Amino acid sequence: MDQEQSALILKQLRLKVTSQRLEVMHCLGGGRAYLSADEVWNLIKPRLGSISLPTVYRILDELAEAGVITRIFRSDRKQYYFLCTNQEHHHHFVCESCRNVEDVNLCCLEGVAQEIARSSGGCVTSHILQINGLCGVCSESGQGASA
Amino acid sequence: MDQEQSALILKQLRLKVTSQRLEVMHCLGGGRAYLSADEVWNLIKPRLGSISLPTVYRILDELAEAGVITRIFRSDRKQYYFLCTNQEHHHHFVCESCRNVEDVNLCCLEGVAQEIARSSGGCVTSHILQINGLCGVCSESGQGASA
DNA sequence: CTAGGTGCAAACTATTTGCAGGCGG
DNA sequence: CCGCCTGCAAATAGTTTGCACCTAG
Repeated sequence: MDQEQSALILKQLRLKVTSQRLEVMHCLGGGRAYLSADEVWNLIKPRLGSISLPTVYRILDELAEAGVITRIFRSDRKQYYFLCTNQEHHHHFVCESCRNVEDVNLCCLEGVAQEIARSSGGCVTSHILQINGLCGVCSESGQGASA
Repeated sequence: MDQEQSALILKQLRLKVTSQRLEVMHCLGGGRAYLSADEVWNLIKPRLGSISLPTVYRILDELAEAGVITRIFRSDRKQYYFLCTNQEHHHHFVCESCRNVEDVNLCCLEGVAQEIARSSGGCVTSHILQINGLCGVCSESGQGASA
């Protein structure tokens, strides 16, 4: 994600375009990997001279709230984030070894929602679907999950 | 879940049958709702005279590790647990209002796993699927999410 | 110029750990 | 009676907040 694209997104959200926000977006947009707040912080520090950790948290929160970035769930108590520009409804295949994220365009949740409505009268408001495993490269090189 | 059933499970796991463990299992087995560690703690205290919070955490960890109970993900940073005796592969519909959990027997992840293997050569090791919404009772009474 | 953004330091909260004594098997 | 289990208290770690200064628009 380049600076102009990032700046545009920030303007649409009525947020000021600051170097800190641009760097956070650059960081997450750079690859497909997901990162924790302190990892983002460590990546940005050398590039920006300095940035405070609370600022990183605030920016990640804003962007996640706005739907620009996505939170990833892991069993440790930390929160991870990554940027996904695919606006279609889809899900993610997360590599446990190299942390890369691939889009998965299949989603069968419409059927599930209908089934829930039919059997109990409930309504579905959201769902979490995250698929974990090893990506092609990592499974070929025989890696176990390392992170 | 009654005491004998709980005791049996504990013995299978080679854990000593203590009143604390039985109470934690009783607590989670009582309904279909999920609970946080401190909620379990507060439920047990009056029944057992006293129990320490670290003990509750230790027991919940053991049971989750052993697969006896399931962790639930929420946007707050707390961990929630509930006991599910359904051993078939299935998922859960979690009511955001009353916290009840219903089993969902549909799962389309085999297709997704095949798609991933085909398109990128990756392999799927696990997945998280949790469906959030309002159950029949809560959606009729017009509640929003409250917890 | 001025409101929103940032940095700093300190608070907060969920969870974990070390250790001494207790109790199940 | 032995070793696992528990309680207590304190530590840990991720995240949040209050406040004063700064900077984008």
